[in-house]
Amino acid sequence: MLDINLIRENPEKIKELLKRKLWDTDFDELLSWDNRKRELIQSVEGNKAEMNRLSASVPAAKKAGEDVSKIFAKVKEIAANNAKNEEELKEIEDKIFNFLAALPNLPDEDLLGGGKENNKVIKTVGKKPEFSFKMKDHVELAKSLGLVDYDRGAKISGRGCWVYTNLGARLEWALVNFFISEHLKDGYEFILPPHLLNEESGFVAGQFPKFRDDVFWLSGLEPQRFILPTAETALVNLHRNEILAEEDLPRKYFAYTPCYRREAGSYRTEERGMIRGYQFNKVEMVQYTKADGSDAAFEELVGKAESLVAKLGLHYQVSKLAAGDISHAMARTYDIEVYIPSIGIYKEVSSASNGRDYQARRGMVRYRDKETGKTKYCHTLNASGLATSRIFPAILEQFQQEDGSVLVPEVLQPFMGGIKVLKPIE
RNA sequence: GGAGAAUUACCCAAGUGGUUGAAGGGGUCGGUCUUGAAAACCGAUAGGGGGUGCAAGCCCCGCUAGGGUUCAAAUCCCUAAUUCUCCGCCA
Repeated sequence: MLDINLIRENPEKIKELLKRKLWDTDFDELLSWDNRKRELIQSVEGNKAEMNRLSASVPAAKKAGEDVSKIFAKVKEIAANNAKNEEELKEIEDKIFNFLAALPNLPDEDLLGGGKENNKVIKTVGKKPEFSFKMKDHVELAKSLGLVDYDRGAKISGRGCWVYTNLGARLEWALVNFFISEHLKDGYEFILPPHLLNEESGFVAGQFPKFRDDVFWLSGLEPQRFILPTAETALVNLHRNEILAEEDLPRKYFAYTPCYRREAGSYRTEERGMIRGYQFNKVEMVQYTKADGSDAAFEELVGKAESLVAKLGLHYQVSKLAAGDISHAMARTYDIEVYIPSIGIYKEVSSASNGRDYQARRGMVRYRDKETGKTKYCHTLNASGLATSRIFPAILEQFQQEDGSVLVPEVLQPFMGGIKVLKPIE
C-alpha cells in the first residue's frame, strides 16, 4: 500500500515511477475523492460533536426538571441530516482504499524501467561446466539414479507433481537441512508456520487482490483459506497489527514450507521435470527492519542466498531485476540464478527483495521510535534461502560424471549419512 | 461436531444505560530519603487512527471485530473471531 501523502505531494513523480513498473495510472480521480473526503469529514464530525454535546446535557436538564424531548428531537434531526454524508464518506473511503490497495509498490529509483529484457547480470560465479561425454538432463539422471519417480507421482496425484524416492528424498532433505543449519548459524529464528492462511494474510503480503487466482483455495472451511504459495506470506504476517520495540529490530526469521502454486500460464517445453511444479520445497528468509536498516538487510539477504549456492559449488549468476520484472509488492529484487546445463539457461533459485514499507502499511506493522516515541512503519524483506526444485536438477546436471553417477556436494554429505556419490541403479 | 463461559489499557482487574473524560492494584518511568541499593512515601503512565490549526490546542473514532437499538452504549441486541471448560471424534 502506498502512502497517499506521496501521491498528494507529487502525483507526477509517482506516476512516472509506477510506469517503470509497467503500471499506467491516473491520480486525478483519486485526488478528487481525497478532497471530497476531507470536506465530508469536517461536516460529519462537526455534526457528531454537536450531537454529543446535546446528549451530554440531558442528565442535567432532567435534574432541573426541564423538558428534554426538545433535545431528543434536535439530536434526531441532526442525525438524519448527517446520514447521507456519512454514507457518502464511507463509500469514498472504500473507493480510496481499494484504489490504493491495487497499486503496486514503487520501484527503487536506480532501477531500469521495463520488463525482463532490462534485467542486468551483475555477478557471475564459477564457470559453465564442460562435459567430455554426452551429458544427461536431470530427468534422465533422476530416473537412472532412482531419485525421483515421475510416473508414480502422476499416478497418485497428476501432472506437475512427483515423488522423491530413496536417495532422492535424502538429497532433497539434506538440502533443506543444510539451509536450516546455515540460517541457524547466522542467528535467524526458525519458524514452522501453518500452511493454511486466511484472506487477510494474502492481502498484507500483497498477493491479493490482484493474484487471488494464483493460489489454491480450500473448500470446506469458512471463512475460506488458501494454501501458502511461499512461506513469505506467513512470515510477513507474523507481526501484523503489532507495534514492535525499536530494540527488537531487525527481526530475522526463516521457515521451511512446501510452496503451492497454480502457476497459471504457459509451461515452456524446456521446463521439464521439477523446474516448475504445483508443489516445491523452499526455505524462506524474512527480515523486519527499521526504515534506515533495510538497505543493509537487503545486502545481507542477497549475500546469504548467494553463499548457499556457492557452498554447494554450483555455477550461478546474480541478476538485478528491472522495475517491471519485480513482483507487485516489492521495490527491489535481485535474483540468484543457477545454471541448468541441459537447457543452457540460468534458473532462479532465490529471489531477494526489499518490500520497504509496502507490506507493513497493509498490515500495520510498526515500531516505536525510541527518540520521538512515535510509531513508524517497519520495512519487510524476503529472500529464498533456497528453493530446492532448481538446485536439485542443477546438482544432478552440473555434477554428473561420465559413468552416469553424480557427486554429492561436500556440504550435503553430513546430512546424507556420508554418501559421496549417487550411483545409477541396476 | 455439540454445550457453556470469557475477551476492558503494558499486566491483573472493577464496572449492567447518563460528569466513565474507565475505579483499584501490579509493573514501568521520574522524584524524596540513602554512601549506594532495598523499603517507604510522592508524582506520571491510553495506546492508536483521523480532521483542523504556525502552534498551544480543539474535535471525531477507539473497552476483541463488524453491524444494530437509543437523545445517550464498555454496559442492551445480532453476527463473527479468539481463548478456556466439558462432551463427542480423532493423529
